Amino acid sequence: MAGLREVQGANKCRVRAYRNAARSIDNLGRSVAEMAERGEDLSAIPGIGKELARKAVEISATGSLADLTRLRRQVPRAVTELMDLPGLGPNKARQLHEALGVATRSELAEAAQAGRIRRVPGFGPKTEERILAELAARRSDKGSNRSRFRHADVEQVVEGLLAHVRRDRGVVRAEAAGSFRRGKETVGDIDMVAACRPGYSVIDHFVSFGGISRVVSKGPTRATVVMRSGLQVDLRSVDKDSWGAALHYFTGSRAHTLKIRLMAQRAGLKVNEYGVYDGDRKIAGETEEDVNAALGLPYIEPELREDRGEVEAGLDGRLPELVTEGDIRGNLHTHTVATDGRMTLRQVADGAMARGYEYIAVTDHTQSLRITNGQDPARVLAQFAEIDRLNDELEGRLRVLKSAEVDILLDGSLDLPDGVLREMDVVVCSVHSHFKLPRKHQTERIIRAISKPCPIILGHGTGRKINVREPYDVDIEAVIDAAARLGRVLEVNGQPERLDINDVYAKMAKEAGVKLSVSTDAHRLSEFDFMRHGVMQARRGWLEARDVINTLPLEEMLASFG
DNA sequence: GCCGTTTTCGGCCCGACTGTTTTCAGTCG
Repeated sequence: MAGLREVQGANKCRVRAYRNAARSIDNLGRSVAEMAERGEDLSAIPGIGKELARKAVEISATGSLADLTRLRRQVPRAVTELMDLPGLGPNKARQLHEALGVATRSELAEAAQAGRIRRVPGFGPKTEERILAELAARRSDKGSNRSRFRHADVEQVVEGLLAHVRRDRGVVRAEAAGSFRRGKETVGDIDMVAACRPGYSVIDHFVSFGGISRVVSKGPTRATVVMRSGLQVDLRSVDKDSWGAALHYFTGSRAHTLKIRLMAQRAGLKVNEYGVYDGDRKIAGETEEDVNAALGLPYIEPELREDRGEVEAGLDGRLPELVTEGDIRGNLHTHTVATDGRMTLRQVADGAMARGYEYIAVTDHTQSLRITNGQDPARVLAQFAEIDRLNDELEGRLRVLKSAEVDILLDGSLDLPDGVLREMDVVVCSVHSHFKLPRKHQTERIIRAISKPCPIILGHGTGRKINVREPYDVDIEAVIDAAARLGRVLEVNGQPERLDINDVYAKMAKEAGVKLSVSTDAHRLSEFDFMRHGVMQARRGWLEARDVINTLPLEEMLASFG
């Protein structure tokens, strides 16, 4: 709607309202269709008012939008296709369409090859070349949906880039900002900020980095490059007395920044990436704490900056004290060589002790999950005997907990007999099959499973794998309600491709009074490091140490089930 | 079309870079 209205020359603020609303819904982490179905008031979503709430309900109910259909008839398809090309916005797309009469992308390509674009007023040879290059790239790129990158997959690149930037002697500090710094599970690009000695710019040094395949734009204070992997990286270089303001601005999220700027504006102040200004006088900018303080706000952790209530909480002094990796006393989801893990029991224990944990749960798969060599009751009990011997050897330095990742069967029963379940300290139970069940059935199945009177942790509650597999169709909010009622625990799984349940559901669970565990689902020793990713997701879900059972000493942890 | 610590009207973040122009519009983040 925004694009089409823009082409038609609609009021810019109205266009922006659509964009803001779309972004807000994108960042919501919940299904608006579901909310509509539950009869929730959609205008409670930031950026959604009465009219857009009505439109959202219409889309949810009918699968289409009458206004959109009408607009599409009014605006030639070619114009919107042209707008998808980087560098072409609504105005240029419209000009091209009107001047050359091109109706499709291939006609545009023909026009470009014939040199007709450069003769359109306002266009030139460079624009023509760029259009050709972009069209060619689209053709060769076909089928590869340019998905976002998983956070863990770009960490090394970010470290390399930062090390390169910091090597420049004019650089005082440099950090990644953007969604990477906010700990989002995926990132679309990498934003970085460098603080330099006064008057110095690191941009030339930055673009000399080895892994760069293309410099998209480059000025004295910022550059955009594309790495060979296709990852785009933006660097912003500022004087060190603007470090805080620049880091704040480029960390975003855009919705968070926008909210703060509007707030400042109402207070008669101006915020930009150089600082906070009272008229011409700069009143803050060197640190993020200064910037926020100038606006009457405490420091807000990057993971919270999504305009999900953190600004209001900051104003009211209600910001959560987020859980840290240092708070974690144990890991409640690991696998050994008994099933599909690569660690022996002893190695699991050693890994846990190396990380200073007080306890660790061994949660191998159960019999129904054949592909992992899942354990039948006899093997489970044999493993428990082995755990008893190991605990004796460890003499209290670590407690290895008896557990399993018990399969939730099709009907919601658990994959081990009650007698075996009773031997366990905690029971992780998870869905590994029948992903395609109808929503109602899937939801009832999971709720039945966690209703079993055991100390149950629901493992990876939605089954999604980022960029690989969609979540199964489950009413996770109903599961959260059930967990709250039953005193069951939901897991935040730290596997970088799972991170399941996600930040939004974790926050929802917390607000419903549900406790969570943050665990690694480690199959090998190095995967103990996944705790970092799990904690990051938990922090994005506003979780504090007291919300996470594995920050508790052993006995208290065991007592935290309903 | 949204929104409110100047609240139901009258505003709407702010700056960098590019390509084209010869002082700036368009695009992007």
